[in-house]
Amino acid sequence: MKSQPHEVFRQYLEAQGLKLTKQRTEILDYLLRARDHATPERIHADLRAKDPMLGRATVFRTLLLLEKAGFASKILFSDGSHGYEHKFARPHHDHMICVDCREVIEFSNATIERLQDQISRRFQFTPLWHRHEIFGRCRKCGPKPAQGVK
Amino acid sequence: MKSQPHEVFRQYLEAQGLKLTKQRTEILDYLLRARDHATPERIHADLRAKDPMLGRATVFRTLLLLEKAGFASKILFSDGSHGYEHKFARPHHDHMICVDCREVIEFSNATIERLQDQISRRFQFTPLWHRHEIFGRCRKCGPKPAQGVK
DNA sequence: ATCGTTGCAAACGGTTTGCAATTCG
DNA sequence: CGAATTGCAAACCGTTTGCAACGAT
Repeated sequence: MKSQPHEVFRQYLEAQGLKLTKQRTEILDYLLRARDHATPERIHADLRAKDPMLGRATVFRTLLLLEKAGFASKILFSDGSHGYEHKFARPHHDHMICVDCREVIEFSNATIERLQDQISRRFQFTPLWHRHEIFGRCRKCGPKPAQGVK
Repeated sequence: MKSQPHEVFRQYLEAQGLKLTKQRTEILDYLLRARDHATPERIHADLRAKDPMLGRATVFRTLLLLEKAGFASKILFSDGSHGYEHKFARPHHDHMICVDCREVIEFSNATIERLQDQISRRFQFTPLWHRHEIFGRCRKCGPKPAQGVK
């Protein structure tokens, strides 16, 4: 019952007449493991540790491929930079993002999902996907701006 | 009981020892009127029609100022580009965005707002603001991808 | 008059592209 | 083998910065 991202990706590539390369596998793996800030630059830097020959362009080209294939999507971080996150995750997971330490807490709520569908229907809007992010401060950073630090 | 963006902005600038200039007013006005794709480039191009001397740098600097002041925030569009939206709007307004024609429908739902607070509390998370966007197809564009047109 | 602000053009930094060498199937 | 892919470096933007002229208080 587990979905197998690699297998799905391989099938997609085959169907498109594209090739499964070491680099594409490395980058997909990176996104699957990444829990945060997966910017093109960080992906490139981190993967170079194991594969020094990996080129920047390949990272960008692969991310674009994954995005077009629907396996990843671009996300905007609260600091204004952006990166990618894979879309093999379960149902819909939304984010609570700490503006101090940037911790990302995932949440999902069936009632909210249902209300979204109701609202969409009311406007005769056909929902395809959504993004729901709550920005604030996590337990550790407290309700008030960090003191002393920064 | 109406908030007056211009007045609030003026007071903010005064408090910071900054000046209210023609350019800053123009750019704030633009954001207040803009209903969509307010990218730096588009803002610059559109405002140049009335003020040919307006420089790119001024647009970027003012957007940064508005963002830091908390009057605007950067948003990521579904095509990957990004722009700004002002934050003077009433309570919270969220968006339904048509992936075909890019129409933006605003919605707000008290129950969803309340659930967000509940979820946040459960994680001892202090919410400051949120972004909730539903992507799909509007009434006009129908549930299926546009045919013929593109 | 004084300092912040502006427009310009050059500098930057992230992203894309052309191309010869390489690799997957 | 042949088509797709890669790495590199150059080309491309969108964004930032230094600076002299300008403008708001």
